[in-house]
This record gives sequence, structure tokens and C-alpha cells, in this order.
Amino acid sequence: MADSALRLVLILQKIPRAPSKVSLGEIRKHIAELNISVSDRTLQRDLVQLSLYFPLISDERSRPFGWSFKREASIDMPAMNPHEAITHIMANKFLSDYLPKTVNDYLSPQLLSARETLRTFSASNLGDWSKKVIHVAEGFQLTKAETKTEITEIVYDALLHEKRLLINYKGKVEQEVSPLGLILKDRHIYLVCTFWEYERPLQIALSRIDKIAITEKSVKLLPNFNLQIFVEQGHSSLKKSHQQLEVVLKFTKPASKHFFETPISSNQEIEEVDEKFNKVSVTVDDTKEFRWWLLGFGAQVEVLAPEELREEFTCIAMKMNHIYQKG
Amino acid sequence: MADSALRLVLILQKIPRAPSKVSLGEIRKHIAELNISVSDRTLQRDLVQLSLYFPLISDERSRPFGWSFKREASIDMPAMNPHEAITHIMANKFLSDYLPKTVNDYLSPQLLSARETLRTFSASNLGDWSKKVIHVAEGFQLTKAETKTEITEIVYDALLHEKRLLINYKGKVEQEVSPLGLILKDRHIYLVCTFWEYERPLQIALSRIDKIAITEKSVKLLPNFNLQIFVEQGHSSLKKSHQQLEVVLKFTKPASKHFFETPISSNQEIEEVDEKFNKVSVTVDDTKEFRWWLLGFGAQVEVLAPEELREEFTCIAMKMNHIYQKG
DNA sequence: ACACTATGCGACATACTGCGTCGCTTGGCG
DNA sequence: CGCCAAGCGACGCAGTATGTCGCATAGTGT
Repeated sequence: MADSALRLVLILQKIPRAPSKVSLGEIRKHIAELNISVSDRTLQRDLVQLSLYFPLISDERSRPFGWSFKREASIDMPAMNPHEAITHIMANKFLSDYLPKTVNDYLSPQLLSARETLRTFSASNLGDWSKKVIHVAEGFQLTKAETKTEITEIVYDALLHEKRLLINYKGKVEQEVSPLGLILKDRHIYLVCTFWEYERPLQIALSRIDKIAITEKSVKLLPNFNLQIFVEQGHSSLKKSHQQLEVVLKFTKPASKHFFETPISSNQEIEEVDEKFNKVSVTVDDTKEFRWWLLGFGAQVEVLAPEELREEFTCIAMKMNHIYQKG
Repeated sequence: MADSALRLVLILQKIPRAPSKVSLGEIRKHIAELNISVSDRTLQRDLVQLSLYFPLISDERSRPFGWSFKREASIDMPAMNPHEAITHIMANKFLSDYLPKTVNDYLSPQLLSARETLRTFSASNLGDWSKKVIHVAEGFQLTKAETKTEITEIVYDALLHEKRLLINYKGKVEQEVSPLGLILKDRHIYLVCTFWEYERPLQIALSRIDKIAITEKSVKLLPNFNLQIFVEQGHSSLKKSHQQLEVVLKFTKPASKHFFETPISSNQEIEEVDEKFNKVSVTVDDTKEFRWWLLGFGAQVEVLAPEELREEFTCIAMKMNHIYQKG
């Protein structure tokens, strides 16, 4: 039997959260794909019925009407299980330290139901579950970039519909760009795009865009563009080379202690030198980041090998000493 | 009739993803609480109906039967809109670089529907959407800890039900612990817990647990325990002090360049010294991490103020120079 | 500016199906 | 072994969901 109630549920499934919307035609198509044939009139009635019980809104400013859920509406199906709920809370704590607020806003419906799930499930009311999970950011944190919601949304739309954008960046004049992709890096979101008819992709931080508008013009296609390769080819100047370094380091024991817990790399070997020092041998990518990280240990580490790296460090140590001695 | 549609949705909402499950009795209770009175027979029929169109499975090995969604099933209501979908993909890329695989496994149903949403929505088939978003990890990355799924699940359960755990940690003998909370730090998940009847909370890395079992014994309660305070009180030795430092730094221009884009803190001021150097004044928390980060610049930065910090750096520079000169 | 078409919506009659009830069967538990 | 709870097939009736038709209105194309 072609159950009408079931059809209502299937329709509900196709209705997105505002500001997205679906037309009756799209719903008809979806229902037809499921081998349910009913007249349009019935679907119209269904929508009206559903809106009695669910927070649906129909945008009647233009025809066909567009149906959507209210923005904050959330109906969780399947019910979130407690493990998933914990995971959502952890993920959220983590993301909120690194990604712009916009990102967490979009994920907040899930977060709310995670909290709700744990609230009803928790053995006692010993406390809010979000207090049982905490994120301690590693390293020194630069300020997190905040991007205006409107700007993020317009960038998303342009990427989705593959339309060009008009942007004002850092107070410069309006530029027309063809969006290609997004890079998450250093707590910022960067838009990779080409300018006007040029073919060289560049990256711009969303947080630095002052004004933005989407156009009707389709993007300039770069058939061979690949974001992964774009990033790897050091446009982002990440890798010093694609080579690996076999490094031998002499650490003070306190400094080396935490490599027991968190290995630098999978082939790490630790060996005791004397009562004050450990020797650590590892293979790492030859990157700027590695040098930066290693320099951070200051006088707690000595580079024993390779010779080139030792020389780099000798040189830096000399220069630093020189800087501070002269004062 | 609209009642029946509403009822179906309410039932669906109560059905969790496998391996959790609900019995008809639990559904009846839930429905009754919402002031809907139908016979059990109707509910049974509803479940059968729903399973025609949704990936429901009923565990008929024992009575009452247990209903659940298939493990990978995801039904998003409201339908995910494209912006949410993009956000999910970004969040996933990001998390997978930092959190154990287990975490992403739990989030994967949403990820699947995000991909599906974008696949149907995308203007062209220019490519998989996941290729339009990329995450470039900042800094030097230590290896990511992987935790066995079973261990994570048991820890979650113990936290949820507030039961003690028996763990074998780093090959030591079995210990009884009362779980208190989770800390995310340095790409690891740490369990904060007390041992036996002791009252001092300690943290252990999930990745270092070899064997684990949940008990029926309730946790030892620490009424005054607060995870936030536990972390802040420097058990994790994060803050050198709660004080702020007014720092003046002299950077080489290349090094200072990226503070224009990514400020160190909100009150940062940059001023030109000469053609080679910029002077940067900022207020920062007085932490180890800040020193580490600053040291990473090597000879590209000079600490001008405060005097104490300058002395620290002078000392480190001397020691480093000493280390490398002796060789 | 025009007609044309798509969409939305009220009314109506009927076939249909969703619902509770009853009773039999099966499995779990003491 | 026996009792009780849960599952499920059958049945009949009430209620309503559905298709159809017709009209109004808003876009669309020429």
C-alpha cells in the first residue's frame, strides 16, 4: 500500500534548512524516483499538512514557491547515540579553537542534539557533559581570524555555482575572480582563485575581504588545476624540499621525555647518552616547520647530524648570541 | 491522517544508529509522553512500514525486538543545505589531521551525506567537492596518536555510566580508575581519572592503554573536581603564570611580514625601524608556548622588552652558541 | 503589450486504507 | 512446566486522503 503518511516523511526529508529551499517540482521529481505516483495537488496538500506540525516556511514571493525548514530547526534522525554525541562535543571544542565562528555556526544543530542526547542519557546530573571534555590548544596561538558570515556564504555560493566574484580585498579596487577552492591553514580560510582572465591561481584570506558580490558570469575554467598539487608545489612555501632528513638530536632528558608518549616519527629511536641527555634518531621531512619546531627547544637540544643542519644551527646560534651580546 | 505522519517522524527520531537499539516498549513510552495514543499494533505496523523505505533493522534474536538504523545510515532532516555540507567537509579535513581515526568514524555518516548533497547540487561535475577543500597543517607535526576503537568505546561508556575502569597502561599491572573527563591535547586524547581510592586526578593517554574493561562499580566522586580548573592549574604545565607580558620585538622584515595578515594579538602595533627591521609591540600571555614560538624565529627576532625575557633569551643564545662552538 | 503556460488552490464525491479489536502463536523467565 | 509479554494475522468500519475539475494569478516568451 502506498502509505500517505510515509510519503509525508519522504517529502520532509527533501526539505532543506533555510535559506535553501525546494520547489514543488523538485519534490515531485524526488517522489517519482521512489516510485510513488501522486498528483501535484496531493503534494501541495501534503506540504500544508506538514507545516501544521513542523516548522516549515514557504517563500511565496515568487513562483514556484520555495519550501524550507526554519533556520534553527533540527530533527535528528537517526537518534544520535551517546558515543556520537561525545564525539560531536569533542570535535566542536576542537574546531572552535581553530576555525572561524561561521564554521561552528553551521555545525551547531548537531551540537545541540549532542548535548540533548547526553543530557537525557547521563547516569547522573553530575554536570554538563561539555564540562567533561576540554581542548588544550598546542603551541602558541596567534589570534583566530574571524570572517563575516555574509562573506563566507557568498564565497560558498560562488564555489557551488561556479560563478565569478567581485571582491574588494584589503581596500584595493574591485577585482573579478574565479573561485577554485578553499584552503584551511593557520586558523584562516583562504580562497584560491584566478583574477580576471589570468591563469595563475592565487590565494586570498577570507578575513581580509572587505566587500564581495557574486556575479552571473561563469568561472574561468582551469582544466588542469588541482588544489592538492597547487599546495604541494610550494605556492604556500611549505616544504623546503621533498627530501627527508636523517636527523640525530641530543636532548636534555626533560625535553626528550615527551617523545616517549608522542613520537616524532614512526622510526624514532631513543638512546641514553648519560644521566643528563638522551640521543634521538629520526627521519623527518626537510621542512621549515621542522627547523622552527627544533629551534624552539633552544639550548635543550643539539643537532648532531646531518652536518648541514648542524651548520645551520651553529650559524643561527652565533647570530643570536651576537644580537644579544651587542646590547 | 497528519497524525500518522507526525507519529512516523517521532518514531524515526527515537531509533538510534546500530549498535544501539530501541524496543517497541520504549517507543510506546516516548509516543505516549507526547500525548499521542495509538495501539501497539499500530506502532508495529509503523515500524514495518518505515523499514520499507529506511535502512532499519530489527534485531529479532530476543524479545522484545530491538530496532535500529544501519550503522552507516544517515538521514538528514532537514536535508543538509550546501553551505552546511561544505562546512562538514572542511571540518572533517581538519579533524582528520588532528584527532584519532575513531573520532572521524563517528562523524562519517554526516560526511557521507555532505558529499551526497554536494554531488547532487554541484553545478558541474568539475570534480569531487572534497578536492575543492584542503587543510594545510600548521607547524611541525608530530605523529598522530591512534587509539583502538574498542578502547575509546569502553572509555566513553565508563564516562557515560560513571563506572570504574580496569586498565593496563604501558604494560604495567591492572589498575582501577574512576574516569572524570577527557582532554584533547597535542593530537592525543587523555583520560583524566583517579586511581583506586586516591583523590588526585591524573591524566593518561588513551593511545597508551593496552587493555581495558568496564566494571559495575560506580566512580569515586570528587564533588569539587572541575576539568577546566584542573587543566588551568598547570597540571598540564601550560601557563607559566596567569600574567601578561608587554613585549617589544624587533623582527626582520620577512619574518614580520605575516603578522600583517595574522596578528599576534589584537593590540599589536607594527612600526618600521629601518629598511631591514620592524618593531612589533604586543601583549601576550606569559607562557612556555610563547617562548617556544619566539625561539623558533632564531636570529630573525630580537627581544627588546621586557628585560626579564630579554635576559632569558640572552642566556639561551649564549648556551646554544656554547653548545655548537665546542664541537 | 499580448497571449500562453505553469503554478497554486478551493470544492466535491468516492474508493480506499489506516486503525482498533480480537485471538492465536511464540519466546523468555521463574 | 506454566505464565506472561510480545509479535502478528485477520477483519470490519469509520474517516479521510486522493484525483479531478475549474478558476485565479504569476511568470514567460514573442
